[in-house]
Order: sequence, then structure tokens, then C-alpha cells
Amino acid sequence: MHRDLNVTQYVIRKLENYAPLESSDKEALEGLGRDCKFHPAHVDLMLEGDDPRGVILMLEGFAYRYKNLDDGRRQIIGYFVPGDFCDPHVFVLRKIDYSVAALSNVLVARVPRGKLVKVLDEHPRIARALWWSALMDEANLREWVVSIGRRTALERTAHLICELYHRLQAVGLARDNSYEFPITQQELADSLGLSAVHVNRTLQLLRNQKLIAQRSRSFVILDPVRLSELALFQKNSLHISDEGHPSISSMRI
Amino acid sequence: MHRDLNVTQYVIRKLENYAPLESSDKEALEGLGRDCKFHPAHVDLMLEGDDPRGVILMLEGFAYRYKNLDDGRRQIIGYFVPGDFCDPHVFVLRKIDYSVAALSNVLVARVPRGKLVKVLDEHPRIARALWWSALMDEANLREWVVSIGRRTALERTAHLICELYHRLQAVGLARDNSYEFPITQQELADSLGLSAVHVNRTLQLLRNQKLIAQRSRSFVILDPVRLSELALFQKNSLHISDEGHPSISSMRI
DNA sequence: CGGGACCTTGATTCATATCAAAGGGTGTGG
DNA sequence: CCACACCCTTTGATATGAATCAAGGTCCCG
Repeated sequence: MHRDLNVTQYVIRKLENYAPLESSDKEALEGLGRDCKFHPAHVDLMLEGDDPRGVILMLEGFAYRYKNLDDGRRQIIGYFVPGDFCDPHVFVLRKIDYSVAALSNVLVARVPRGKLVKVLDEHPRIARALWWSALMDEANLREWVVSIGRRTALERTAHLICELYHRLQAVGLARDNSYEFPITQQELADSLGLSAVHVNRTLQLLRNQKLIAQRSRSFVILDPVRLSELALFQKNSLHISDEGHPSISSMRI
Repeated sequence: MHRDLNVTQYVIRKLENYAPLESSDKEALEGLGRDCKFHPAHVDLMLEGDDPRGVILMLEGFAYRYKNLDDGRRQIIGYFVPGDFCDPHVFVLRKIDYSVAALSNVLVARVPRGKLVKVLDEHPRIARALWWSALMDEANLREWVVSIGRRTALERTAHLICELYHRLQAVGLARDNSYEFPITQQELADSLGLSAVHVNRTLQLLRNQKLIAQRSRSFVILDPVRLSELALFQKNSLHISDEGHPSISSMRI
């Protein structure tokens, strides 16, 4: 788990994909990670109906958001990787409508409302970067709908593998077309709206076609071009409008 | 189309579901609707890749957000009904990642960045209500993923019918368990991740079971209890935390 | 009254689910 | 350090929900 002591490196790295941060910003982010907590894999970090006690900042490890139907069917709605905030704006609500569970062992910081508000107030660059990342998350969710609704099992699976690669690359956790992601086939199935058996067969297809290699918990993309073509994946190029920068500061709420 | 001259009644009604507005707030909203434009059904209001020229406010009629895959497959990602803003925060981006098309004839106001920012600055109640409604939209999108991923065709279809009923009711466009919504079966199919033929058969099932009645463009929910049970629908009860009110004003960006 | 878009129906195919059982890894306790 | 246990993956057989194809019917609009 603790390969790195500098546990906020991922947020910093992630937010710097939007625009450079000053060292004061980085210190503020480091401050958010100071008070962190370990949770073992498979534990729920938030439960549907909870009053969100604070925004979760992922420091190490992976988590996912999901919803259950009454009869046990489950749908995973997105993944959290190091550097991600779980819905920075959701603490406005009294109740959340989904659950979050740890996929692996995780290290998370639970940032209380007031602390986050203070950081956002004092560090507009962080606020903007966070805003940008929230918009990216929404765009990803829309693409998720497209995948499940209109992509075949093969395309869908390929698409998820591409998405994870790009997100992990953005925080330095993917290199050379490969990354570690400790997911089971059942969890993939619940993400993709498929059965576990079919995910198994779909992964075999991807392997047989030499598009990916996959051993236990790690993925290697052998042919990035063909894989992303198959997935109908397009590297998400949402940028913040330049014009936006100065005046969005007034879009308060 | 123009049954009503007061074309901003729906936004006002919608936002008042969150908290009462003062008359100054209502005047501001009326101001946003002053400069509106008619578009015929089936026209695109925004296209993927556009630089969003302004936030769209739906005044009359219906629209939907969608994405296409290269080969013509299409997924509808959500509907806009009178009173809805299409992504109030999206104008922060330089490009949008989806398209919006008119489902029926529509009357929309295109609110320029600056005008919206000014209203939000001067009317914190509006800003808060809009924030709340954006969070509701996100929750709806998550539920949409659950539907497509894990509900059967029958449940999914029933769920969409319930969702539309509740949203239209919130702006006074549904009464007595019935509403007008001029959607084709192909459009339903593209929303639900199904084929048009299968939607046809699914609707017949719902009709045969006396759960709904449906003539051309109008839906009647004959048995609300059984329909929402079948749909695994739960009336979305996201409320803003009271504690939140005073200080979210500092969550600027 | 004609035409086009939409809905409906039936027949068939196909993708994916389900069921069931065997095989492989991996971590834990003895 | 081994062995067992458990979880995960793999495989095969079968079932089924939904897609596709194709044709006819209906409604509405001009």
C-alpha cells in the first residue's frame, strides 16, 4: 500500500492536468491529505441514504460508486482512482443516492465541508481545476450510458479498459500501455451491464485478438490503436474555455 | 404551442420546488425568457463539438440530449422539459461532448454567459435552486445507467414513464396520472438501449397489464403503484442540507 | 385523397444470460 | 511450509430476451 509517503501526489498531478498550481496550492492539497484513513478492500465507504459527512478524497487504491436494486442486482456507475474526489459538490445534499465501496485496500481522506470550502475560497486555481474535473466526470458518465446502451459487449469492455488507462495515466499510475487494477470479472460485469460469464468470454476474445494481455490484476494494452477503434473510444478533449477563466469566479452558489 | 404567454412559469414553478422565490427573483427569471426563439421539432439545438454559445433554457416543448456512435447508433441520455436549463455549468467548457435536439416544437431562450452569471450573482436563491436542480439531474443520470445496465426492458420502460411523470408534475405539466409527451417508439428505443420493435412489444405488455394507457402522444398511468413497483422506481428525495444553505455561497469557482 | 412517417405483426437469428461443474490461485492457519 | 478453503476463473450446455428482417396496417398532414 504505502509505497509512497507523499500521498497527495496524485491529486496534485491530476489537477495539474488542467493548469499548473502554485506551491501554495500544493501545500493546501497536502493539508487535505494529512488526516487520512485506511480501509480494507470491499468495505463500503458511503452508503445510499447517508448524510455525506464529508467529501472523500482518494489517496491510494481504488473505489467504485454503485447502486443496488432491491433484488440484489447491482450496477457500478463509475470508478475512483487516486487523486479523485468523490463528488466535491455532493455535500450540499442531505442524503446521497448511491453507495461507494473500496475495490482494493484504500487510503482516503474525508474532507469536511468547511475545510473544503476554505481551500476553494483561498485557492481559486484549485477551485477551477476541481470544477473542470467534475465536468469531466459528468462527461464520462454520459459516455458510460452510451456504452451500456449502444455498444456491444466487446466494444463496451474495450471501452472501459481504455477509459481506465487514460484516467490512470493522468495521475501517473499507467505507463507503457499497462496498469494495475485489481478488479474481478463480477465487478466488471456489474459495471458493463453484463453477466460475469460473458465478461470472461469477452476478455478471452480481447486476449485472443492480441488486443490486451491481462494477468490477475493487471492490464496491458497490446494494440492501443486497434483497441480504441474497436471501443469507439475517443480521448476526451474537454477543455475549459479561456474566456471562462477570469469570470467564472463569479459563478458562486 | 403558445397556450401561455407567461413562458417562464415553468422555470419558476420548478425552482420553487426547492424553496420559495421572492418576486425579484421571479422578475429576473422572466427577464431570461424575454428573448426567446422558436425551433421546429427534430432540429438540433446544440451539436457535439460546439462551443456552447449560451445556456439553453427550455420554455415550451421538449428536447433531448444524445450522442451518436460513428456508425449511426444513437443513445439518448436525458430529456429536457419546460423549466429545465441544459447544463447551467457547461458553458465553462470550450466544447460540449453531446448534442441536444428538439423532440417537439420548442421555445427556448439562449441565455448568454454574462447574463446568467449576473442573475446568479444578484439572486442567490436562484443560484441555490439551480445548483439543487443540477444535482437532481446528475442523480437522474445515474439512475438511467442503472436502468439500462440492470433493469429488464419492461422495468426500464416503466421506469422512464415514471420519471417523466414526476418531472412533468413538478412543473405542472402532468395531472391525474397523465401527461402529453410526443415521443416516437424509435426515440424511446434510443433512450432505453432497445430496438424500436422491442419497445413496441414492451409497451403492448404494459398496456395489456392495464398499467398504462397510451394514445399517440399521451401517456396515462392507470396503476401508479404497480407501475412504480414494476419499475423499481423510487421517488427521488434528494434534499439540500439545511446546514448547507448559508455557506455554499462561498463555493464559487 | 395520396404519401410518408409511424406503429404493428410474424418469423427468424443472435447476443447474452443462466445453470452447473471443474479448475486454478492465493492467503491463512496449523 | 504445507494444505486446505475459498474465491475467482474457465468451460460447456442450454435457455431466453431482444435484435433483425420484412411486410402490412394505420394515422395524420398537406
